[in-house]
Amino acid sequence: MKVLNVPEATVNRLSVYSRFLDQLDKSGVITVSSGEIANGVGVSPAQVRKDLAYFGEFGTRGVGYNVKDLAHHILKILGLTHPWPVVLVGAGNLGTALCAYRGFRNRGFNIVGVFDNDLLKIGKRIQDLEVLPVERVPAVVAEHGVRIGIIAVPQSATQEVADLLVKSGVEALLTFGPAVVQVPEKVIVRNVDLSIKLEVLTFYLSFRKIHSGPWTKDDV
Amino acid sequence: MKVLNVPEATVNRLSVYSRFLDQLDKSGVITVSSGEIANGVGVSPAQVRKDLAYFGEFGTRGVGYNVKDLAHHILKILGLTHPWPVVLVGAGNLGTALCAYRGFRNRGFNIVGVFDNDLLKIGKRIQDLEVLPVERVPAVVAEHGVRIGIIAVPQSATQEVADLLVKSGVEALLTFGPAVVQVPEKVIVRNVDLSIKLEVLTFYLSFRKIHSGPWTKDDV
DNA sequence: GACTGTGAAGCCATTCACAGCT
DNA sequence: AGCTGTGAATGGCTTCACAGTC
Repeated sequence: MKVLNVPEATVNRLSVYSRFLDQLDKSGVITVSSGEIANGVGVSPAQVRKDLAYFGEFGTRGVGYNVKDLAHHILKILGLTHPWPVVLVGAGNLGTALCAYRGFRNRGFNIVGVFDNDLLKIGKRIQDLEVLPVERVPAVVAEHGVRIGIIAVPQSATQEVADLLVKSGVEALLTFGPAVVQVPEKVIVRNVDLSIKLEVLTFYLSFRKIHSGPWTKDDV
Repeated sequence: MKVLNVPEATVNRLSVYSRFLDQLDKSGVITVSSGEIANGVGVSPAQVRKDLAYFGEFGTRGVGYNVKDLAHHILKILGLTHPWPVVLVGAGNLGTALCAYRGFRNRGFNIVGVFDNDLLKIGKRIQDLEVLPVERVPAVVAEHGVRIGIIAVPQSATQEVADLLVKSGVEALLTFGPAVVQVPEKVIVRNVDLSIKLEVLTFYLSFRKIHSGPWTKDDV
């Protein structure tokens, strides 16, 4: 899974830098320094330079980085110089929202199939797609050469859907919610858990209110 | 921001443990070991014990942890022993999905107000709530003693909404998308970025396909 | 025998500080 | 003078390994 000893945190930040650079480029900015990027995305300048240094030398000493060049280099690193067809399983509220999410299309992710097993949802149109029965997953994956699947189904169905996607040839999964899925080692899985971040907030808020000194065992 | 030198990664995992323990409890399991928790959520047993050790001693050597007890202790640590009223700004696709998301309610997050500035959305009903104009935010926040706000609006409006929430007395924000918001130091902000994780997937998929040896500068 | 709790060790990521280039 | 690129130092999280308890 590890590539080149690049910390995954670095990959995360590259995605953020990339979108920040897009903004700058649209605003007509030609050159940018690590400090300006750092400021714009909330990290340290050294962090920006170190992150980029994993992949090469993109800047000019004494000057900074050319915005267009750097943007392109990062897109290339992230594999985003060509569009990615993606399938989405789960046409509930979350699935529908994901389907409509501009942030995906902007970055080259094309949802080429939406699936559900609920007869009430099958046939419904979301954006310009018709919700198909999950049985059609293998065909659509094969037809479009899909390598990435997004799973937005109830926790109880997550594993089953993951199995189907993997069997269909999908190589990377994005899941939602707390479920942990079992997949072959070659399959890459990442998870987005909406509750975790909210609970981080309550953790800090609670502490702030209740505790003024250090936490002792008696507090818990 | 730092509390007790507890790594934020630990807080994240506690949220996951917590929901895993809920499951176990519902299945009637009485006792669980760090190894079983570790297995269930995909971390190491030592990690589980270390995470818990930040807050006290909850287990019995040679035996393990009482599921109900541990579940309750973790809820207390996370500040989830009482419900949290929450406001949600942005009634688009994502906002609507968040509003309907069971995972929030299950964990004690009650959305007590949904707001938008789009006249087409104001007045619409989502779940059992009417979408209100953003001007109503301060009143609702005050009325319910809301400390947490969720921002699900387009990037260009994020800062403005954050300002409004902070001015209304909200102390913690959850934002979506790549925007970085400026807030007073006392306000806690966390962000969920749906694109980042997808781009991590493309990063690994691209590398896998294109590179077999180490990455050299010429590749980028 | 089984499992927790924890100091110590190891590892990884971030920051520092400066040499090198423009 | 200004900014990048980078080895070295720092700091922090995770794993190890074992003493302690049941």
